[in-house]
Order: sequence, then C-alpha cells, then structure tokens
Amino acid sequence: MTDANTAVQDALASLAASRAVVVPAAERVADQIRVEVAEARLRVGARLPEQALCTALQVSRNTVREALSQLVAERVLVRVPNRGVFVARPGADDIRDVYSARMVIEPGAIRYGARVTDPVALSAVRGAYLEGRAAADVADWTGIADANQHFHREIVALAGSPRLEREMGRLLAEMRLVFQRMPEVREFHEPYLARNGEIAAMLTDGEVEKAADELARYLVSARDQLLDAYARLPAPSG
Amino acid sequence: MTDANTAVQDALASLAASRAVVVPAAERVADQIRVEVAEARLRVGARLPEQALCTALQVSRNTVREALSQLVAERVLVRVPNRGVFVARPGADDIRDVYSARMVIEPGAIRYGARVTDPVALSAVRGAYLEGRAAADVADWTGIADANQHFHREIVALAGSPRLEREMGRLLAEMRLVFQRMPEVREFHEPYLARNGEIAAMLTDGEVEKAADELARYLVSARDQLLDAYARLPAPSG
DNA sequence: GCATATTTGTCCGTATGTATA
DNA sequence: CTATACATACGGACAAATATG
Repeated sequence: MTDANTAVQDALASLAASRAVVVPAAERVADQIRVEVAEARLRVGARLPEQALCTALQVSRNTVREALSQLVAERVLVRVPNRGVFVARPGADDIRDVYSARMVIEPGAIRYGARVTDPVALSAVRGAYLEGRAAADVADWTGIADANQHFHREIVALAGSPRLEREMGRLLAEMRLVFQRMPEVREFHEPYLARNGEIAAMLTDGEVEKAADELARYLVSARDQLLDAYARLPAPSG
Repeated sequence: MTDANTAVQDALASLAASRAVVVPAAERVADQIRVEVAEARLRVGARLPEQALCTALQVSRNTVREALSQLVAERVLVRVPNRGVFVARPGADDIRDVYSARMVIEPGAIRYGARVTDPVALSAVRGAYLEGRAAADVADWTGIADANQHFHREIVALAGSPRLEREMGRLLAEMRLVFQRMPEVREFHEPYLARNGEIAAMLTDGEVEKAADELARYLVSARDQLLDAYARLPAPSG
C-alpha cells in the first residue's frame, strides 16, 4: 500500500510541480517580496540588495532583477539609478494622489457599477463590514485595518471589472505603506467602521446615490486626517 | 554668436544625453516596442521573438526580457509560457471589462473630480473636442480616433490624479488594439464626435451630473456597438 | 580629497525543458 | 519520432557609479 500510495503521491506531486513550474521564477520571487512588504517585515524605505535576495531566495540575479522591475512598476518599490531599489516611501503628494483616484473609483463603482444591485456582491460588502465589527469586538486592531481594506475592495467589486480591482489592489498596497508610518492604527480606523456600516446599509436599501456621496465625503475626511498626521511625523530620514 | 550658440547647444545636448543614458536600457526598449504596437506596425497577435529583438535593438536578451515583462504587466503583450510573447489580442470579455472600468472612471472623474470646475481643465476638454472636429472637417479619420482618445484622457484629467491618468492610458492602449481589428474606424468614431461636443458643453455650463450620466450612457452604447462588430469578425486565427 | 570596496547595469555563454515542423 | 527552434533560467564577467575608509 505504501508503495502504491507513494507512487500516486509522486505522480500528483510531479503534476502539481509541472503546473507550478510554469509559474515563472521571477513571478514567484515578486510574490514573496510583495508579501514581505505587505506584512511589514520589509519596512518602508528599506533597501533591497540584489545579491542578498539571490542567496536568500536561491535564484539568479537576473531573476531577481526581473522581479524587482515588476514591483517597481507596481509602485511597491522604487528604483534609484545606480543605487538600488527600496521599499516605497509614499509622501504627502502620493497620499493626495491615491485619494484623488480612490474618490473617483469607489463612489463611481457604486453609482455606475453593474453589480450594485447584485445580492451576492452586496452581501460581500456587508460581510467585510461585519468582519471589521468582529475584529473590533475582540480589540484586534490590525484585524480592523484588514477588514477595512476588504470593505473597500468589495465596494470596487461592485463594478464587476477585474482590471479595476487590480488597480484598486495596487492603491490599497500603497495605503498599507502609508499606515506603516502611522502608529495610531486603532484611532484611525475605528471611527470609520461605523461609516462602513452606514454605507453598507444604504446599499442594501438601494439608496445608491446617497451611499456614493457619503463615501466620497468619507474619503475626503480620511485623506485630510492622514495628511494632518503625516505633517506631524518625524522628518523622513533618507 | 554662432560659437556661443553651438556651445550652449552642445552643452544642452550632452546634458540631455547624460539624462537619457540614466534611463535604463530596458525602459527604452519597452518604450520603443510600446510605440511600435501603438502605431500598429506590430499587429495584434504578432509574435515577438526575443532573439530578433536583441539583434534589432542591439541589446542583450536580459534587457529584452525585462522590457517584455513590463509590457506584459501593462497588458500590451501577453506571455504564453514556453512559447513566447505576443501582441495582446483583446477578446469580447476584455472589451466588456475595459468598458466596465471606463464606465466607473470617466463619469466618476466628472462627478467627483477636483478639477471639474477648473477653467484650464475644462478648456482642455473642449480643445480635444475641437481637435476631433477639425480632423472631421478634413476627413482625417485616424485623426478623429486620436482626438477621441485625447478627449477621454482629458475627461479623466478632471480628477487631477496622475495615477488614474496612467491607468486610463493603459485602458486606452488596449482600446487601440481593439480598433486594430475593426476596419470601419470612421463609422465607429464619427457619431461620437457630436456627443463629445454635448458633454463638453454641459461641463462648461456646470451641468456636472447631467454630463456624467450622459457619458455613462455613451459608453454603454459604444461598448455594445463594439461587441456587435466583434461578433461579426472573422474567427481569431490563433 | 583620494583610494578602495561594494553594488548596480549590462552583456555573454550555456544548460534544460518544451513546443513545433 | 526525431530534430530543430526557442523560451527559461542560471552563472560569470566587466565597466561605471556609488559608498566607505
């Protein structure tokens, strides 16, 4: 039995491997680095030496460079010519820009999204809100932050456009970098939990225009609060 | 005077050159390929062998691969594992997706854009419309198409967000690939010229909501017209 | 201010696996 | 079914720019 079992497992493993292998090495490396940045193990402003990544991830420098270029295109990293790549350090202008874009995409997804009356999509929005509420009940502050991002992703999903969702994912990834430098994660996110609930309720009640305009106001105040906190931040050492 | 002039010009030229040199080779290659695709010298579905690009552009395979990866991320090219990269061939699903995204971004930029009352931005919108009108007067059909893209870019510019403008640029690049397969460029774009004018007028008159909703309807009919034409297209030989 | 070490940017050769003729 | 062509990935090499002592 063990023989037959191992044979089957080997076959499945090699099949899975052959499928996994077609995922380009550079893609895998990019995914790994992306996660490291998202989980804040690679902090804002940190340098990423190519050689170190080669030995750490056991791939060639060419592969590493291809992955880094991709992440630079996603604005997760920034490349300084002849100096290397660093984890992006979003400034006030970046925050303004990201919120200008979100202020178009998110209320726009509500007003002009094809799935704004789709029960499945609406239930996903409510689910993200409830996820945040559950996190707040157990005082899980990073859980609130995660649920908040989930909420805004589901709002954009009302548009039913994978391309738009990808772009929103990039914008939210930048927001995570912004929050890395903000110590008061709780104070920032908690007040917006209730507003998420109100918007979810409006959508459920079919009050589309009202929900869109409320979300637009919401984003304005969030942006201003962030910019205010950013102005009080210690000088960017780098 | 000539001496002084040439000296100044030489200095500027070398400065420009030194600035241009720090632009990574991969970036330059990506730009060149992007232009080739945009100008339709590289047709939809065309294969891009790495070796051929190396000799043609006088760069190494590593540089070529880096450029190709970037263009794949922009959806200008698609990569088939172990087979190579090809100029993207957008299908009906892609058209639906692109329009779902545009239907959020463009009316959203009008409704929630910070520059929607900015005279400079509004004059740019009117300018793009007039550019199309001038092209129509001299029966310059590709000029109409270009002006139409310009019009929609200026609409998005009402949001005042470079990030959003970049994303819109990627979406419009995909639209150019779609139009490559449509012979009736004139028949498609000409009717929308008048509607561009109406929207520009509404914006000038401050009728923001009306303009946004009209643009949303406009995009729906354009999408349906495109999908209809696409369904009549000869089978995709590839 | 200078010499040295490190790192990037770019290129080349090669091995391996996969798809096509 | 073999052979060819090509993509993929690796490792080594070198000049130029940068950082360090």
